Amino acid sequence: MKTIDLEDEPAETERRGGSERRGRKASKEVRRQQLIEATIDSLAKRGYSETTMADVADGAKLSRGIVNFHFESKEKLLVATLQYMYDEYSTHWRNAYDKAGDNTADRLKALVTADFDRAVCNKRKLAAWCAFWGEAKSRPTYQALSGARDTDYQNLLFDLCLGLKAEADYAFEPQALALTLSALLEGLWLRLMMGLEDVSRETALQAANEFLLTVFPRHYARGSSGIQRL
Amino acid sequence: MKTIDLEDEPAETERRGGSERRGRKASKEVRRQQLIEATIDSLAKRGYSETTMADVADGAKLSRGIVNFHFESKEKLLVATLQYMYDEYSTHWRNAYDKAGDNTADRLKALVTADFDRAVCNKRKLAAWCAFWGEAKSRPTYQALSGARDTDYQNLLFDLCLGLKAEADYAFEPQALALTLSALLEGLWLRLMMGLEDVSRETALQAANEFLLTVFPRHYARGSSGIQRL
DNA sequence: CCATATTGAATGAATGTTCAGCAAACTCTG
DNA sequence: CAGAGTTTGCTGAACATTCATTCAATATGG
Repeated sequence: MKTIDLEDEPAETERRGGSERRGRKASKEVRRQQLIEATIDSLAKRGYSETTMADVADGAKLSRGIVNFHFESKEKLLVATLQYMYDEYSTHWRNAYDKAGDNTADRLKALVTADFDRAVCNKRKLAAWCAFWGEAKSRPTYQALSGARDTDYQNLLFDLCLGLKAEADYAFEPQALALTLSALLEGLWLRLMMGLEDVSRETALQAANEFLLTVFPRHYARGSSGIQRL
Repeated sequence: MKTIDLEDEPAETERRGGSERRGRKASKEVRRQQLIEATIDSLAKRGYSETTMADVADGAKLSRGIVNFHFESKEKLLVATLQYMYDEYSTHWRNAYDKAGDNTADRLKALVTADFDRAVCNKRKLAAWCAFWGEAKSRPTYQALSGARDTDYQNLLFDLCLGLKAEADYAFEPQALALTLSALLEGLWLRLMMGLEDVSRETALQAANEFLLTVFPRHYARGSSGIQRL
């Protein structure tokens, strides 16, 4: 059995770069960011229940008391970490959408493609997401943030489905289809995270694209590499 | 905003019924089962990281030391709980499959329907599953069991997709479609678990059925109530 | 009474939080 | 520009709490 890819992004090493002071006395924001990254590392490596303040501090190569100095409690560190991932994911798909141009089919494809981009879809981040999912139901604070694909995203998917239906007169029910699509994306993430089977970012994206192709046959067609807009 | 259903199964109250002795000195197996149910309750109510031995014991209305007597450690209790849920889910879909008859389309529909049956798909169980998912990546012991839809299930889906393709000459790639289908089911579970939006067991099942209908138009058709085989 | 399931107080390990002190950078002053 | 003073980020040992585990004593059914 070969363990397949889904390679990590750089992570871990020297993230605090930029033009900021380093070593002792970095700026407040830089330290916070550094600790958030260390938290994601720990969540990915050890899971939620085994993520400790000591592990985060060690990961950031700082002292034990540091987290309570910059965040105030473990709880607040975790919320800040979740918020950070939420904002990052949100920004990511909005950018992809904005860059996609005016065509509805292109826009939908851009959203789907963005979901499997290395920047947001890698072992480390997926594992961290899943760690939060596992706690979300019992923690009101997490609930709003842990559904990365939030109301805005859901509404956008719905509008796009509606648009494509209007353009080519499909039979499907747009509301149900939007739900199906976002559930599929989340389900593929979950499988990537589990990382047992032979699913890679590429095969997941391919599966999602095949779905688009099947559901919107009048908008997409199989091309030499992946699907294309008609 | 109305909070929607996904009603719990009886749970919690008087599960230890049957013809077994109760009160002090129940049989070994009855106690174990009782503790496993209490564990699922706790996982669902408090999440993995806040599930304590004390909470489990209290939930089962037994003393603090009881878990270490019947299971040996917290770790082993959790593994036994996961194993129990795994077996239950596994048995459930195999039964549904066996009852479905010889027709391939019926069999696939039976599997999908089974996935949203109250017995396995309810707030309590879904929350417990998700609690384990969050820890699975960092715990080898959980990994094999926490993907409820295991290799057997995956292979069966693949065979069914292959069968339907052969019967009606569809264009899709069976391997990718089987992945898509199981990811969709898992993604719908995840959304049901999160329980924020207006998704109920019924709408989830409807979405999954719409998917079948779209992908296998030559096998299913929209009926007066849900989809039907052609 | 014997075997065994059950109890619950005691124990110790793990871990989040606090805080008095330290040291680096910045500022003021002569 | 040197040195004193001040601010502020940072440290790590001490503390308090939570929690899994142990086990001697107890209750129960046969």
